Amino acid sequence: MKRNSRLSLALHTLGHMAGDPARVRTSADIAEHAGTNPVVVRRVLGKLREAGLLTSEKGHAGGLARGPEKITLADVYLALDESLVATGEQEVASACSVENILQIKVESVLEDIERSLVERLAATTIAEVRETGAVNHG
Amino acid sequence: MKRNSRLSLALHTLGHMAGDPARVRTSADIAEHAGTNPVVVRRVLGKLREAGLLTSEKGHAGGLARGPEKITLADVYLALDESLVATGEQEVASACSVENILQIKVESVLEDIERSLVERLAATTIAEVRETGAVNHG
DNA sequence: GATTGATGCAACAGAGAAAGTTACATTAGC
DNA sequence: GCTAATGTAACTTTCTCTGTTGCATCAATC
Repeated sequence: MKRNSRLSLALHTLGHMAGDPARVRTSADIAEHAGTNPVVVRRVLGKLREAGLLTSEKGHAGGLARGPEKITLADVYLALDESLVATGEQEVASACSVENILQIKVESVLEDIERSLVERLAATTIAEVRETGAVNHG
Repeated sequence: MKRNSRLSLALHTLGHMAGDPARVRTSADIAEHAGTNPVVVRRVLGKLREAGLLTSEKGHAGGLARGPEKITLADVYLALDESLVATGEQEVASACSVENILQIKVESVLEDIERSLVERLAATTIAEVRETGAVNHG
């Protein structure tokens, strides 16, 4: 697993759950399919559950809290506390006021981009991930 | 410096150059203002120069290859070889075909998002970064 | 109610990437 | 030629995230 593995893994996992809700999947099953560790899967699932997207129970595997067409990629993204564009830093590093203004403006622009990204993510649901036909293999 | 420092630092540097083209700025100057190392600045500048955005020369400091209103954030983003959303992995990890299709679809969706992000970045120029009035301080 | 199996969580080790640093050859300006 | 800045190549440090182990908790089954 490399960069952005959490988001990819989360979508992978949710796609599985959306495709076969009845089938009880353990974190070990998902981990094996995703080529990673059960604990890593549970960490991601923990974030999703914390955000109210999943209803996993301690004793056994849980499921989606709502239909896959009601869960957007933005929900997942925000649940994972991702911030791919904006840095989140607002600290003043320089004594030069011109420098500060420039720094603040750069941050401001990046935050705008971040918001646009979330809006774009909100336009796609888990259900669409499973149905998207843009498969360019071969 | 933390995450996304390259993009932030690049915009920071370009913003400086756009604001005062006549003033020769050394990488040491920029590094001091940005709170980082001259070599780190030169690494970022090297990428930008490689992409044709800058015309830095060995002996002394260079400048913007074109006007700041003609350089978009997408130019900078692509110059830095950033790929914030898409993972770039197309490898087949599982023997299960259903698994493969899901994996490919997830990647496909993430690449769509990545393209949307670049489009959004292309809508903003360096000149706008300096002029954006959305400064929400204090 | 005991057993089994999966979860949630914490702690630690390992890998990987990026920043930071040093060093040096190259080149423009004086 | 001298000075100063660049471009680049190592190397070290730092940090984040994955991978791993261990264990208490809780549900399902008998």
